Amino acid sequence: MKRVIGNSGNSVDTEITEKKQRANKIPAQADRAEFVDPSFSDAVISWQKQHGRHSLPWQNTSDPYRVWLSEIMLQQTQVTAVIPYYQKFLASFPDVQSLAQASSEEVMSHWSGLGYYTRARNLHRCAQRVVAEYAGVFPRDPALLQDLPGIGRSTAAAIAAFSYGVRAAILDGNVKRVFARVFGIDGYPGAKQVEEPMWRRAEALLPEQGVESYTQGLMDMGATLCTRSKPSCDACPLAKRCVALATDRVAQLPVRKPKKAIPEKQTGMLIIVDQGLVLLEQRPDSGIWGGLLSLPEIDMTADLDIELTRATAMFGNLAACDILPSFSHVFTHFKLHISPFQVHLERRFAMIAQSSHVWYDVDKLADAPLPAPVKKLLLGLFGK
DNA sequence: TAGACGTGGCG
DNA sequence: TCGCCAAGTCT
Repeated sequence: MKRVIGNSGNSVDTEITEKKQRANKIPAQADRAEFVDPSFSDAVISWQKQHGRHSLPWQNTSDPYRVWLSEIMLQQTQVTAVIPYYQKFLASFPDVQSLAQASSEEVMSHWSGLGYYTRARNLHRCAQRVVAEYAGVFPRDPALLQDLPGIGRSTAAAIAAFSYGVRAAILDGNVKRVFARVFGIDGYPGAKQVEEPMWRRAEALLPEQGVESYTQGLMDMGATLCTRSKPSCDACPLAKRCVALATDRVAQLPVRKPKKAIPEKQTGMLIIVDQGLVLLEQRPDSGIWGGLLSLPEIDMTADLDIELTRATAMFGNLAACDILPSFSHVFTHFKLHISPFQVHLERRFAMIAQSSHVWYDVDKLADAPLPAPVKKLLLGLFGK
């Protein structure tokens, strides 16, 4: 058991450690032998040196802080979306200490618009643990990295490989796509029975030398060559050995996630402004837009007058209400119909009884920790 | 162990 | 306009 220093370690984190380590048992050498093939990594490495990406903002450094920050931002997120966030983040928080010391509102503001906000809260917690438990130096052991919040098996391997040259295997969307095609793997890679053998391949195919180039090469091939649609098989160094290409199944692999209809939800959002201040509400850490500020909401299935009165009772006397055009926002797993109301208070009460609400300067909304559609709505009304 | 969890871009 | 996609983790 790792020794925990400081007060941020607790039994919850210990449980996470054990659960994470049980989840990815290192397979016995015999299990992997069938997949060993040094010519695979040779091809990837030489392609990477000649044709891979070498000037992304987080490349050409082995600073674990920068590697870690980029890897977290890149989870389920495209490079072009990450670049401006990465640069702004680094300018404000140049090292793990400055990030650990920042307020959660500062961190959430910098993440606002990037999505998957649990990543931002875990990033903050992770920085605090690295400072408290590792004197500000990220560990090099993937198992220890994986114990940190927001770092799973693949991200731990990427950080260890890029920062310290540790021979550890990643298995992200790029690698899954390349593997599914090159080895002709049927089945949805998110399924346990498909993913587990892929991990064994990933471990077995690791080169003895040059994990950095190999790992980056695999990602670059997935991102620039072996794309989901219209892959550049002509330029692929693995084309000769690609099962999908040989059997004309490139477009069919990897097998897509079985899709099902997503539910639709309704909400009403209240825009309550007084003397250049707009009323915002702190959202709970769990659930959609967790940890962000947002507009107060009302139940659209209930009586509008009653809902408006109830929602504003604490803040002033309801005078009038303008109905603004409604719009919808689509998430991965549901569609949200948003009906905005601009509410006018006759008299605003001086105090706020609950700390979950805050009157926010409308001129500072651009830097506020808001969900993307809410920020867009408010900037459309108040932005210059 | 599936499901929850965002957003912007592209065809 | 709309469905689908893009460097996963947590529960």
